[in-house]
Amino acid sequence: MAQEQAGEAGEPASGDVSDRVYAELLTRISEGEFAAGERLFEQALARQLGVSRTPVRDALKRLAAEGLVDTTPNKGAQVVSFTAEDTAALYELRAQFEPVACRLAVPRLGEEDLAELEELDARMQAIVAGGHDPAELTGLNNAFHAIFVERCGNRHLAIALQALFRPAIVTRTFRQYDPRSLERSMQAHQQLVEAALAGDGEWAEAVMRSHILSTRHATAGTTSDADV
Amino acid sequence: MAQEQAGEAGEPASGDVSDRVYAELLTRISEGEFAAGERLFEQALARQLGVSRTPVRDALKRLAAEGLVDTTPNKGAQVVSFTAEDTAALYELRAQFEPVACRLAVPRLGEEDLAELEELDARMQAIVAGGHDPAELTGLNNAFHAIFVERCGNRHLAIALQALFRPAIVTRTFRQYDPRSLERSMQAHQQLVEAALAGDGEWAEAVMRSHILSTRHATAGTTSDADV
DNA sequence: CTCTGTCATGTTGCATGCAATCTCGCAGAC
DNA sequence: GTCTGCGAGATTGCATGCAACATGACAGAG
Repeated sequence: MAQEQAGEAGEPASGDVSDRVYAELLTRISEGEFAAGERLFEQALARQLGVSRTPVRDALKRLAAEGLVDTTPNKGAQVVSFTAEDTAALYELRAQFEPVACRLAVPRLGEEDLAELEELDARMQAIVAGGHDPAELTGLNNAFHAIFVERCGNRHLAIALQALFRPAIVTRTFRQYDPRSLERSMQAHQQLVEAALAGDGEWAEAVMRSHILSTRHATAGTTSDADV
Repeated sequence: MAQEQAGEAGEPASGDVSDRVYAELLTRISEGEFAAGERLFEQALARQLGVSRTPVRDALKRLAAEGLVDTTPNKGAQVVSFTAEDTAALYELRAQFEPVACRLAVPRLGEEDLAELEELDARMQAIVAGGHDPAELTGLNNAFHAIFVERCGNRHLAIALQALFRPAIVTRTFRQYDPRSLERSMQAHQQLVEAALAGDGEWAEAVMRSHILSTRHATAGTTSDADV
């Protein structure tokens, strides 16, 4: 489904190489290849990716603006590290804001959006049914949630929300999948699809809220999250 | 409590020159020196500010990430332009989100924060009492609101909110000050200070919400806003 | 043994050169 | 007269060189 592959929502669309580097770093961070707190050196990354320092700098700044890395003036960037409270606060906020975007988005969803939602839902269920692959599951889940955010009809809300739930992906590394909460999440996704198909924004909003709160609860005891 | 002085909230803290350029561009945009839709050329700005293109590039990217300028791949940056609906939506969202930050922030405010709030309030009132200088008024107002956002205790909420209410400042160019709504805003600010001094987050939240909604209403008929 | 001052190293931040891309105007053909 | 193709100018994007700052080790004094 077309979907902007690297441009995301905030359209900080830079060049060609720069986008590639950004996407690569984003993937590595979200898949836990970089440990939390690990320093990211411009030159090392540049050599490793076969580009110069400039696009790496750009990508790191972009990640910093999105809250995925911390930067200190003359020291550079390091992957953000979350405390348990940080994660809890993040969920608290998502629970308040993302449902709003959801309600706004539902009436605006087109045919292809709905089709994509159904497909993503189906693929996630397939993964859960079989042996689950955490990395792929979160990717699909992010895409699923992203549809609502990106279609909310307000660029700035999209930017704001990306800033809120992008950082959450870095905490996913040590996640443990609890079968029960996973099942509950799948049901929530199904309900979201139904609500979307029905064009019922309020329903979708309510489902999304309980979905997020339920997930928050499931992760209350651990330092990891499970934002599926 | 350390206080970051120039790093703002999202701490995309870059270098020295880069920050200066960013601040300068932000000021010019918010004061309407750059028209909406106007293209911003790197080299021209660099010459004008007496620096090289690099820090200008960085600043523009930062502004793009915050939604203050639009960038297209090989064309550069231009100041965002808002339709009336965009502005309305922005207020709608602020009304939902900023009060939450306000509630979270109030219990966390220190002595110096309270003192600053009082001072900012006093200065704004002084300006309103005399002949008002729009530019300075909005600057103070932004600072006033920023205190709550920055002290909300969650970095990511701060980033998200900056994304929401930073863009609003660009629409201020043609604003017209309606004496009555201005007076109402001043009273709201006073109440916010009182609530903050009392440490009553819920009160502050309620005041902030009505403050924003009132402002939205005041700007409903125009294409400009009046976020004081 | 501990603490402090100095120095070497590494990294970021800024400046500049070069290539790729886009835009716009103009000439020529139909 | 209108449309198409070409070319010059301009602007961004990437690469690289240089200077400033921060960090860490080591030597020397107390």
